[in-house]
Amino acid sequence: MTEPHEPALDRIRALPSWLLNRAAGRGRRLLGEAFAHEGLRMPHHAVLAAVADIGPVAQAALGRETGFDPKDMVGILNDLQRARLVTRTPDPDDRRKNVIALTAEGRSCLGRLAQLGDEANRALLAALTPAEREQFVALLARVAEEREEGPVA
Amino acid sequence: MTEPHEPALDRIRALPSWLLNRAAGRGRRLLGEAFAHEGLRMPHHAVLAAVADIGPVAQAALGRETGFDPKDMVGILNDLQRARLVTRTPDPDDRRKNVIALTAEGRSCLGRLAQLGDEANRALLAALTPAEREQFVALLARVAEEREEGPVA
DNA sequence: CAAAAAACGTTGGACACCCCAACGAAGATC
DNA sequence: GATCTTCGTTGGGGTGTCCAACGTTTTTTG
Repeated sequence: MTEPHEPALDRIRALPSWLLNRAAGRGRRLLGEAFAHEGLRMPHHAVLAAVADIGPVAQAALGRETGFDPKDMVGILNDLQRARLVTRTPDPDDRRKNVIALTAEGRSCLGRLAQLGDEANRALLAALTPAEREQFVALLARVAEEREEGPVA
Repeated sequence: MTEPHEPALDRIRALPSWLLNRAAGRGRRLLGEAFAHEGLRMPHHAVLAAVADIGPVAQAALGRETGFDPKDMVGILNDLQRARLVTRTPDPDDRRKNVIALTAEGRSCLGRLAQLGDEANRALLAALTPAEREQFVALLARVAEEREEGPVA
């Protein structure tokens, strides 16, 4: 016995946390390359999609919807505004707010981003069969949901 | 037709790349909290394990084994050395190299880290049944392997 | 054997994503 | 009218990943 518990690194490499980091990094790289054409990145895609979904909105609501920090939202919207994909105008009804609205270019860009994102995700899961992909995504979604502490009582 | 392609954000949130990012972030947080007791982080665990696996080794070989950048390896080893978990001595046979060796404290710490890591990973996959966990990890491992470009010829 | 090439550890810097604290301006509440 | 909250903004921190360059030492090569 006392079998050499040697492969400590292999054990780590088989850990879900390690694999998730690797896979996520791969996904980030693929998405990044795909979006590079538009000069945008993942957060831009999400925010642009959110603006498309919930019409003209204030930044704070946008942040609540997407989960981005207000600080980061500023930068993201600066980029989107500079690229003429959204407009940012003061809200006359509430002078604290900025009304973020999608432009025509923004809508078409969003379409391209969606397609690019889909392609990148197809490449990301290229190693799996369609059935496996479905299974994987379903399980992954449950892992990603962070419902802290379930039954405490 | 022209069915309201409204839920653009929901589509993004269902993307594997998005879910992977979320799940990986959750894993990083759990691992980070678990390892905080030892004052270490994920990379330290990996490098410590690699040193345990392939005996006294040079930093470069360690970097090749673990996939860490040489620049980052310096910092990681600085931390491990400061914590007396490894020793870093000049190699007499090759004065370019540093020989990294595990200390007794390093070995016991590695054992604790392994246990903490396992616990955190258990929490990470708490939402899945044992059978699902196995399936998930198997699929995830295939997604994480980044074998660029398969059959080109 | 001398010159060129490669590997070693180190430093400096960059990027992506995530999170927190504080501030002035403006609105809501009492 | 004073308090409290929300809004956008600025400043900062932290983790993980990656690249470029340098001086030193070893290896390869002409």
